[in-house]
Amino acid sequence: MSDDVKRRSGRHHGDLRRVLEQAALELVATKGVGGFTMAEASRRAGVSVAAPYKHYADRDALLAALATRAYTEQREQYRAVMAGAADPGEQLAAFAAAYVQFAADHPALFELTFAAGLDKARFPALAEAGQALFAELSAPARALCDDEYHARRLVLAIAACAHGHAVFLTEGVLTDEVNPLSFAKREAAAAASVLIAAYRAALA
Amino acid sequence: MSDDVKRRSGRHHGDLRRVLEQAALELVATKGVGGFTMAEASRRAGVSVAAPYKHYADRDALLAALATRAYTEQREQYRAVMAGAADPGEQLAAFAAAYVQFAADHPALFELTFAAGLDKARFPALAEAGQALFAELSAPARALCDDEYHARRLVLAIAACAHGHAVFLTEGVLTDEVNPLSFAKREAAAAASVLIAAYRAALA
DNA sequence: GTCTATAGCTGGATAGAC
DNA sequence: GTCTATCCAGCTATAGAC
Repeated sequence: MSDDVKRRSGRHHGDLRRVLEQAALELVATKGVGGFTMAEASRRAGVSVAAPYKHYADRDALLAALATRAYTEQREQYRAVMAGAADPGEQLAAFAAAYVQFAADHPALFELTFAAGLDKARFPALAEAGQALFAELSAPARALCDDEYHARRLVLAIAACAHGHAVFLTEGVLTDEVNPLSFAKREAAAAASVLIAAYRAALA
Repeated sequence: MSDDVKRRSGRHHGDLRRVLEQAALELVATKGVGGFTMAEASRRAGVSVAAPYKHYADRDALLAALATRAYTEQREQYRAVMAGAADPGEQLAAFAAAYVQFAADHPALFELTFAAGLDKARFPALAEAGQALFAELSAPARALCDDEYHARRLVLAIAACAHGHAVFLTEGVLTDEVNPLSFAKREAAAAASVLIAAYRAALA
């Protein structure tokens, strides 16, 4: 055996986090958060069941790391799509569509953000990432509403509609549609536009 | 020991289903669907772990029975509140508020309807109850839209918004509000009204 | 219809070797 | 940093007594 093939034990030096989180995501995507186990994720990553505990204190710590990533990746996505929109109203409509798209592209990350039952007090980074995401959306909303309170209401309304459509999409409620994804995106964006127009009219 | 106290074994003759389902609901309400186990539900119901299997084939069968009840109870609720509304538009707005109220009143039943991961092909009664619920909402929507397709779109849009607000409420996103429940109900109903007006304008 | 008892399995987490 | 081995806990479902 040539020495370019080192010993079989001691794999994944340094990148076990990455490999393990990828395996965990695929596991959550197929079996849901409830179906996720450290043991199964370890098997899929090709390491022993003990290895992950050198990188994560426990099961929840691994899930929290993934959920935090879910928030930061969404933030980047929404920042990008909003940068390409002409005005604050179109930015929020683009966000709504992108929210649905994210749920379709990354069902595991999407589920982790609201169904993992994680204790935000225990994982401050998770809470911070969530707040940073919300703050990203507040900028265009404030441009439309002036005062803070109505901006918050508008963001919540648009996000609620987008979330509902995303859940309907991932739960199979829309399977009757010819293209469930594009239907959900279109409806979420349309709802956002309608809500924005109504809020502007109410404030005028 | 007087004979009005019969032997301790053999309790719950005939009503174990009811007692067990109540215990299961409280368990789901506190620990979520993933935290539900037959063993814990049995303990809370005061019976052995074997007793439930005389009434339910397995764990999923019990959850499916609860989820089916969740659909039928929601159907009754919405039918009742819609009966008190003046026109189809107000009926759907009342539904949106009632949807949020149901999530607040029965968090376990609410969670079961979309997070239990039940196989609808295995539990036909569950699928039927869900369709009956949707049909209940289609009546007012058809009165507003004439054609079937737009009625379906409208119901989905209103339900999506209501669902989003309900999830935000139950997940603690609205804890900053003075009264999260009334806020969510008001916003869900307002979104419904706005969506209805927009659909009517688009069809005119 | 419920019990006791149990088989069989799976998972979380740790100890100690390398 | 990863492994092997292990402990302990908990759950699902069944068998057979009453």
